[in-house]
Amino acid sequence: MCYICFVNKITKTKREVVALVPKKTVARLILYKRFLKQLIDDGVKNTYSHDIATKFGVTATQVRRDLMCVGYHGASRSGYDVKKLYDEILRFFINTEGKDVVLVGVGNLGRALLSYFSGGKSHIRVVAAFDNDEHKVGRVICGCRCYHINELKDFVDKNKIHTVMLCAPATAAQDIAVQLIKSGVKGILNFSPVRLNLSADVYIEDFDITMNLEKVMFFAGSNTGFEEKINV
Amino acid sequence: MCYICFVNKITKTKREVVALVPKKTVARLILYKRFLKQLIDDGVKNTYSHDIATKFGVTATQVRRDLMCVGYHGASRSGYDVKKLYDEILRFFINTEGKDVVLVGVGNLGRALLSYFSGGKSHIRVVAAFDNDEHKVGRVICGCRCYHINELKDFVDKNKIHTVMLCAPATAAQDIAVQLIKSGVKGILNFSPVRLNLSADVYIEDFDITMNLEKVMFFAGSNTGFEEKINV
DNA sequence: GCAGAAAAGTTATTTTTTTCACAAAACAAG
DNA sequence: CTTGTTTTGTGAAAAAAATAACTTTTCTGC
Repeated sequence: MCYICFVNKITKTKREVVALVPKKTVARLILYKRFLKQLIDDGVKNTYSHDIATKFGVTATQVRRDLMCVGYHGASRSGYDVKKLYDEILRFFINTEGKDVVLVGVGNLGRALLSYFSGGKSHIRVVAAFDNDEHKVGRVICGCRCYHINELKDFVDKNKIHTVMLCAPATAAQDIAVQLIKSGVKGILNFSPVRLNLSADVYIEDFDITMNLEKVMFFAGSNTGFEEKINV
Repeated sequence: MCYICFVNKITKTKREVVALVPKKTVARLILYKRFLKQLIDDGVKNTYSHDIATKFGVTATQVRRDLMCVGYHGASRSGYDVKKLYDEILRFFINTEGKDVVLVGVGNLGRALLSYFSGGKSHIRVVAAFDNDEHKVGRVICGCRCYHINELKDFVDKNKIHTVMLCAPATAAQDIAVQLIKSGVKGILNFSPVRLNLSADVYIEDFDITMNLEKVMFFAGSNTGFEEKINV
């Protein structure tokens, strides 16, 4: 039972329910899920909102707020049953779990990502890589076969792929992204430092290393040498 | 002249001014800066808030609000002088520009990042890498020399490094982060999938690949097959 | 059984961020 | 010179997100 639907006494599409969940809540729920998985592996049976909160540097209220969105109800005083809460979060992420992704652009960064996901540490599988360089096509890199980008549409159709990690160079990213969308891709994790201009029904998450590094540099700098008085 | 100080008729420390600028504005300003640099290279003299807005998928008002924080004033009707605006944004990021960073953890991801920054495409220089693996110490990887992590403190002191890209494995990340802080580091771009528990005066940006990929998978999934009615 | 404590769930409030709406400026055309 | 258009700058409103405050439940110890 989802509190949002409950209080509004409504039947909604999943899409509508998802739209009511704050984006940042989704991000935190993914982290909570990871933590709960670890607790299960460690044999921990119960946990509390303030446990989770401490782990991620947020408030306990925030955690409870977030958990309201997935529908599992803990018990007063004894907190959350780790296994049940985990299962309920999985249910919330039902469209995510077990799904595969592909990588496009097998440069240095692409290869590092293939390696990162090949270790079996993550539950996400990168099932294919695509590039337009004939030298890479046909090779198996970190356990992942590399195909020509022209084969993408077939592969996406056949394997019901929704999500792509895009590691193409900046100059090619937009064109490739258009091709991805034509192939039926619905979500892109964009590692290239350009904004992709695409139709609104595709979800794009920009993962801009340089921008984020500069952001850290800015705030790191503001921790030092920013004490002088100014009247800008 | 910064409008925040102006309207409040106050003299503040730079730190206080920075605190008044929304974090998201800082992120966008970095993107605007990049765009303006490109405009300069392309020989474009003037630009407008809606140009920048279209480029990044935000509203023109948002852009103007963001630019208020850096203090440069455009001209009604003729927009912004690209060069002057760029310079003013640089001035805002004065503590960031020209500063160097180091990388800690020379695994696959670390190497890919060294390669990424070695091409000279970015204006940020990664001037050293650190690892505790004796096999890596002393080697030069993508033009970047690798030192033992014990040499970090000296290097940071000598070269006035504030910012680190941390690519250590999850199990080691927290311990290494503590060591970084002891060495005087003020900002960490954290690629490892664990939250670092550190004192509040250090800026940490989590760059969690798996989490972000899952987020994309979730929203990509919500674009398909989420039309069924539910009453959760 | 009862008082007190600890925890979840939820409403209300506050804070932060974004958008709206419009004044002022500047240019263009007649 | 005047009128209309375009664009910036910004106060006010709205929306989104986070936090605080309060209620209820459940357990513990007496």
